[in-house]
Amino acid sequence: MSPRTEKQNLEIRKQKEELILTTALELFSQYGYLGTSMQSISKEAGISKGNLYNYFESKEVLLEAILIQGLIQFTELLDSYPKELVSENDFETAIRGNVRVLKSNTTYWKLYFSLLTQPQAQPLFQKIFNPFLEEYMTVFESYFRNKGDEKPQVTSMLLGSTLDGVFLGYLMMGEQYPLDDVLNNLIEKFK
Amino acid sequence: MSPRTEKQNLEIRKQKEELILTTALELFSQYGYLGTSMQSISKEAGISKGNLYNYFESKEVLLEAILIQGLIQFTELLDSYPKELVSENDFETAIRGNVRVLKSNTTYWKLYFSLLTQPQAQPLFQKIFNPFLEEYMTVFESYFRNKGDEKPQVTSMLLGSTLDGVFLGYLMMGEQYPLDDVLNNLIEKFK
Amino acid sequence: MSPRTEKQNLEIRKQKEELILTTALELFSQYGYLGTSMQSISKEAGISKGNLYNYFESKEVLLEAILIQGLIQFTELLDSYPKELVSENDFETAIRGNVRVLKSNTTYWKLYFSLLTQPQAQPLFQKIFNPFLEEYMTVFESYFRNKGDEKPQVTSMLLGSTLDGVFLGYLMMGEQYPLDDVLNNLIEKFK
Amino acid sequence: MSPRTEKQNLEIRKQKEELILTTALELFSQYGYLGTSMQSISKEAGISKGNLYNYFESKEVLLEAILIQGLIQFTELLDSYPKELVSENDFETAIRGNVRVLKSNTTYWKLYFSLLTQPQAQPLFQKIFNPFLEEYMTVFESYFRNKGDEKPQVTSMLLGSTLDGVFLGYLMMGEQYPLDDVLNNLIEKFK
DNA sequence: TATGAATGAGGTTTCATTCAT
DNA sequence: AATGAATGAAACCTCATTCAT
Repeated sequence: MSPRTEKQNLEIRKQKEELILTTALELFSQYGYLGTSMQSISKEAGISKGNLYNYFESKEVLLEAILIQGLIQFTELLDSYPKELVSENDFETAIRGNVRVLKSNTTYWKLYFSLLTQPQAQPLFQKIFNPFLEEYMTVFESYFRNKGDEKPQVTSMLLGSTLDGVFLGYLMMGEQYPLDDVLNNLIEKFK
Repeated sequence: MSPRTEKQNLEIRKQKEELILTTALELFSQYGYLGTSMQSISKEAGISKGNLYNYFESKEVLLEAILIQGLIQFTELLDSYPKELVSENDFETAIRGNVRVLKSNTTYWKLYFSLLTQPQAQPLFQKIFNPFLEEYMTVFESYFRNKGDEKPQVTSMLLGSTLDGVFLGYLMMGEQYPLDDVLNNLIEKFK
Repeated sequence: MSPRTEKQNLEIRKQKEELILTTALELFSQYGYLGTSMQSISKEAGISKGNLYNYFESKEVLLEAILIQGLIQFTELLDSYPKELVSENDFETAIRGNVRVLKSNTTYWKLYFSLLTQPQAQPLFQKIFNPFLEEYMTVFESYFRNKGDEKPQVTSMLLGSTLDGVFLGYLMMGEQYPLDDVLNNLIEKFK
Repeated sequence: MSPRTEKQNLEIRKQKEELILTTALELFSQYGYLGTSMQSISKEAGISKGNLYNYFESKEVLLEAILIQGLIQFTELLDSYPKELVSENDFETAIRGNVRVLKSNTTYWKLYFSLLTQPQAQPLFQKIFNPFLEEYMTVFESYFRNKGDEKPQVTSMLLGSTLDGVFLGYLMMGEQYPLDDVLNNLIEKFK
């Protein structure tokens, strides 16, 4: 009898959407995309299976929404760093900034790595991450070129891979991984 | 009919087992563990579903067998390298040897990385890879210590992570990845 | 605010009801009763799902309302033709009148034929169409009896079936169906 | 331990397939394609849902198999009639033959008519029935042309539609429908 | 050892209908 | 009268595994 106002509905939608995204990220991250059922997401989020589909029309779309939302947070943080690295200090700041981003949402990056190696997810990656990663690499490439590196592209690729490896290790091992020490070493080697 | 001798039977059994392992590795590597059905393995291997279970009592056991077999090949190859690295040359040889091993069975290492990030597979990893990886790290740790590195454990961890990242990149991108150049750069930085 | 008068409310209600009926007829006709969701009707009509149920308490009731409304239009048109056919001219006029009715609402008659063969819909048909069809047949039966036909009931049944078949063909094939030629031939044979 | 022989397996497959086809035809015919669940088919046939899919990979494929199998029976019967109708006797024999075919499998033809009006089924019809129906019409067209009919195509279309209507009436009303009398009348009018 | 028919739980998704932070 | 979030049963289909007229 008392219909909800439009504002109330928007509020509900926003909160539930957020709840679903968070819950699904958690579960996808923990059990993998295929290892997580829509059932389990709905149960964990405390909503019905049917309602889940009122928010995301398929499991795949839900995954995509999670990835995009996380990337938005990521790019927002990265945008606060300078686009050009001129000093070793800039370089160090950029690297440490990246790590801070990673640490701020380890669940998300676990999901990222768990999808990275699954061919079915490749189209998603092409669409969502590649454009971003290329820009990201370019900044470092310029840095190395300015430093007189003869193969700046190769160095930036090595740096990217190294960061991947370090992040992966940290995500897998948690606080057992000596992240700070390793980072210092990394910065020393690349700066 | 001429009954097969026991030896022949064993031979047949070994070949079938090998066939199943190879086929399953291929499919697990391509579609992921959960994304591959026992049905598809049996079809691809030209073996009946029932018979598959005569060789491996469950999907999980099959996976474990694959991982172990691959690791055996790996250790055999690694054992041919010296246990102690004394010169920069030794170091370079070891790294390049590792890469050769990786390149000799990219399918296997794709599977490795696709499982690495899945918690359900953690027990398997603990059981199968950890003992080996620790030994592997120790060799490099000694090398760095001998070179006067103050934190040889950290450096070897960074090296390990870097190799992980490089391998991951190479496995994902294939020949697009400038593996040789990147490796040269890596060796230069760590040796 | 100026409250709506009761009359205005009734007017609005009537219009919405009409809108729903038209939309649902269109969709049922195009996708079948089971192939059409209440969701799709509400969306297509630009009405909320909840409100749909304020007008029709269930999908089945909605269908029934559609069928009845169409039949009312039908009978209104038919009532404008004479109840007794005395000449061949009357006969021809009656047939052509029928066709005109059909052509005036092909969507409705498509739905009619799509329900005709579904047993679940039989009760509806018994209730809604049978009384009408019987009267409809009687008129032709009298015509044939007056012409001296020994089995006027049989002839009128054949005529009814023939019209069914012709209509069905026309509804399925659209303008590809040579309706006019076929009708001429039909009239020639039966008159 | 005692594996079934290949022959036994073939036998099982053939029987089960037949059982499924028969059961599904019955249910599709009675409740419509959309109104019948795979669950209900499996239950009615006394087999598990999973096994159903060992025989037919989808509901749609099952439907197609049913339609094709019925059509094969149909064409076999029709092939026993002459391809060219020269006398009124031939014509009558052909018509009555058709009716016999229809009566031999009313369940099938009920399904036929229930699908005829559903747009989703149109591709199936195009594929399965159209080629056959066209040939079927041609035979009658020739007959009418030979008789001196100026518009043999129109007449054969009217005949086709009339048969459709008569069959539909018979299928809906069952033995209440005076099929024999109607047929006599039909033959009288068209021969 | 080898086959493939069979099972049943569980996966994703749809849908008529109800109800109100 | 009007909204759309919410429910839960049921739809189609897949899959690891078992078993044998």
